[in-house]
Amino acid sequence: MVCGPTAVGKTACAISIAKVIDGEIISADSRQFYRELSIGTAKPSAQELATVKHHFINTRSIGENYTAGQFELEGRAVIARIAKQGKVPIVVGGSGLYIDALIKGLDAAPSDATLRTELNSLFAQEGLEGLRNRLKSIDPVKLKTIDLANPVRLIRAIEIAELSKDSNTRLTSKLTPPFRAVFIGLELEREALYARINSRVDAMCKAGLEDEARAVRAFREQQALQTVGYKEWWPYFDGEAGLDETIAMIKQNSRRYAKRQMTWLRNRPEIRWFANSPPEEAISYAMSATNTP
RNA sequence: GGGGAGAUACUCAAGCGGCCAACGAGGGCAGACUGUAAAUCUGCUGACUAUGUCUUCACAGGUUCGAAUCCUGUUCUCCCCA
Repeated sequence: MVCGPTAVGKTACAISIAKVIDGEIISADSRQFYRELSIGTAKPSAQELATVKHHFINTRSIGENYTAGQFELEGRAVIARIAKQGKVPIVVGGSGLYIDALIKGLDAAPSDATLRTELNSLFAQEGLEGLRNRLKSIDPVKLKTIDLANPVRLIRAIEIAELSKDSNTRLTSKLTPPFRAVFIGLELEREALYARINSRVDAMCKAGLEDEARAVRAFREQQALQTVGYKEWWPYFDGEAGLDETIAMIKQNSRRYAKRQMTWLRNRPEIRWFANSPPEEAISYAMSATNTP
């Protein structure tokens, strides 16, 4: 398992590891699933994809919604298959929830698109208050533990409560993983990481990010396009922002994203951290630790 | 050369005699996060030997019990007329 903030060099590191220990890569990246998003999500290049077998890249279209729960199930199936072949599954990604879902497992909790649409409009009409009242009426206990200012959390809590009425508020326990994971974290000094992010955004623009974004602009309301590197273009396409401003915004949001990723990963005792520069250390750690995948 | 407007914390920007270390926004930092997660949400943001103390609102004086707020001078910026 290789994790770390955007632009630290996870892709390259994972590929070097995969080559040495004969592995296949499982991408745990909530945006690289989408075929239409390549430049802006810093997907591995065609050559990289050809070098080592990758899973969960380009497996979805932006019109589809994909969830961490689906990823957990499908990902575990793939892990099992790779292991059966005697190879080492290497999970690489920056989406904390997806990594946790895959490796630690999520509780089996229901969700329902229709209900969610309904709750979204409830929020639009009655705001947080409306959501709180609804949750209060069905699961007052949960109300006490949840972030009452966060509409997303409230909606999900209501969803779970209403859909699992019969089973009370107790959820079925999580699927314990049938494997042991070795966590490799890549880190870089803040200043250096930010510099990398900035120059990578410039490179993306040079590679045609604007056109890629333009091609999917019709889907801007989709969840898949609530994505750094794309959503910043909309005002520009609408004539409400300049190009420089747009690019600066992408850099800024990328840095913030990296910060949130670091917050998620920080203080996780299972992660062994490495400076990204020479991957040798990480590789040998991976080798020594990978007896049972 | 003459007339006018203004200088506030990293940035923008309120304040116009005590309730001001100073509204708000941006930026930054820290954090939360079990199916929207590159999303969503929260806190902090002058300094410190921190339930208090100290140094700030261009600079220097002055008025006042008390000044970012009033007066005088200086420097700088912007606008208008020559």
